[in-house]
Amino acid sequence: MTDRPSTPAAPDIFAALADPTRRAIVEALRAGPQPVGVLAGGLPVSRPAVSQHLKVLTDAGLARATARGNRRYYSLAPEGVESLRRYLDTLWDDALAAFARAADEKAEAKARE
Amino acid sequence: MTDRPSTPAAPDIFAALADPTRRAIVEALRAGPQPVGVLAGGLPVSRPAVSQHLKVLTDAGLARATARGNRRYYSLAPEGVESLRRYLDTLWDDALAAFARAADEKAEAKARE
DNA sequence: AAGGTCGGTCAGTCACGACTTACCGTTAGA
DNA sequence: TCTAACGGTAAGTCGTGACTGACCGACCTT
Repeated sequence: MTDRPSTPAAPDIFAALADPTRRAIVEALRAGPQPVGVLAGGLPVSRPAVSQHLKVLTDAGLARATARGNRRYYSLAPEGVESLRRYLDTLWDDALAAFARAADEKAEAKARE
Repeated sequence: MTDRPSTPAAPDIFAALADPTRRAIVEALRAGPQPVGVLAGGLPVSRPAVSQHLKVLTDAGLARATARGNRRYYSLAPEGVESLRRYLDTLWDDALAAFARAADEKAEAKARE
């Protein structure tokens, strides 16, 4: 089990999505799988740059490529998005708990005066 | 003027969480509100660095500060985490849809041969 | 085969951001 | 009031990563 090649982990995904160009690529991929040339055509950067970004996204587990003939179609990888969502869920719970605790202490302090 | 304190937008949040030190700060804040000095004490960087990181997190809508006496207690801002989660939800939906569409096309192509 | 397209990689440049030390205003105790 | 602690800002250094053009192999044409 869990024979993941590299175990992307949420932190790497944040770094992957930090770059505006990479987010633009992700946005473009939301429409469906696309080859590198088409992606580069819709972006203000060169094709090699897109290729490098796609490598980062793939390593982070956010994208995957399927070769068909001459081209490689890249698509979003739901697993990557999901692992990020899981991380945010726990963060969310802790944030709410800390928030409630702070509110309680404030109410207590106010009641004391 | 339209100073927009409540328009962090998900993109900025990704950039904010891309830095390891900033993620460590967020992790520390999960335990509850803490002053700058305490945060810096638990990190391998100087206090000014922490101060700068806290500014980035605050601008991104992920943290907020409440001054009490001499110190400023920083805490996680649930709204920031929530806006990020909303963004991921739509991304998730699109990823699944594109995935299903790709699977359909593949099945069709296989059926054609 | 031969020419054309697609796309990954290499080498090099350049800007940005993550640090540091030094400094300053503010608040709490003596 | 004077002094010490807290913490935000300024100025400067340095490493990292985003980009480009050049090169190369792989595959689909005719």
